[in-house]
Amino acid sequence: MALELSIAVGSSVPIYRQIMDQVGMAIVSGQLAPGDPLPSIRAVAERLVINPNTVARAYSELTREGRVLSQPGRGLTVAVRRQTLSGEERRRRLDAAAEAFAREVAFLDFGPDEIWALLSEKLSETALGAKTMEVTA
Amino acid sequence: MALELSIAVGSSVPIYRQIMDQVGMAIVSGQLAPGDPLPSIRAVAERLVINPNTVARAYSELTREGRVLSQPGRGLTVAVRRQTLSGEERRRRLDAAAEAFAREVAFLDFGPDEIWALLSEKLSETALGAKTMEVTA
DNA sequence: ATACTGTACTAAGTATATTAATACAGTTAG
DNA sequence: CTAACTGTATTAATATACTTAGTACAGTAT
Repeated sequence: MALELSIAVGSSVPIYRQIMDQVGMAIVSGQLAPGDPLPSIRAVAERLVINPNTVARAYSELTREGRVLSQPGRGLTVAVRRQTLSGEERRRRLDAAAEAFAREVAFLDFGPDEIWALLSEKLSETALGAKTMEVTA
Repeated sequence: MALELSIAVGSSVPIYRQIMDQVGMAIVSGQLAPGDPLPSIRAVAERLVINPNTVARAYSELTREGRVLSQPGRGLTVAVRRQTLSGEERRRRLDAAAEAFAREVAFLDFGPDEIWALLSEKLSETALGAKTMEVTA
């Protein structure tokens, strides 16, 4: 399936990061499987009417994170899953993500039921999800 | 209780935002109750060895968000809780937060059990938390 | 050969974050 | 009243990040 990329022009989040996020989501959701090719830098740049350098930056970061594999002259492909982060670093990131989420949610004043329901939904959209969960508050 | 602020010098997240986050967390966690005074702009600036303008910016944003109340000449206090966001905006923010969390977690490759456990812990640290939850995967 | 790939580099423009130095008006304790 | 505190506003300078632009080079495929 072709990867459909888009950018939010008014957003404060950088374009290169929007691309990173969308490609990353396509990977964890299973829409892109290991070995699948990414659209070329110039193709994306032309389609989104942005500078090729911006796309190159997004791809470069994804390569640095080990999520995609770059082969000069051939293109980029989705990397085979391999955890490169240390256990401590993984734990630290999870902790930060959870805290950021908890803070936002507390500010928005949502009830536990809504939170769990939405999170279950979002997590099930990822490749690791699909496990049914029952939550009682 | 006195509010203890600190800043991470090497971080890419702006200082004014770090202050916003810490004050916000102190509010949602109940450490700061409605009516409680915030440390003065100049006091914080001197303590953290940063420019008063940076603190003023953080306080200004918090005021704009309606989370604190500013009284020129008197200082700032924690605002009485009042939801100023539209239902649609709240939903949009919750959705964005959940998606960001799900994506990060999927990338980090944690199991559902660890995720729920940590999230429960983080949420229980907020004022709205403290509800016991049972999760079965 | 030709047309694709990714990569590298310099330059410029724009926006944001931070510091700096003042200045002003409201509040409070002496 | 005065002095010492509050928050707010303004202008300037500096540093960094993001994006665009243009060009060039080397590897790959048909």
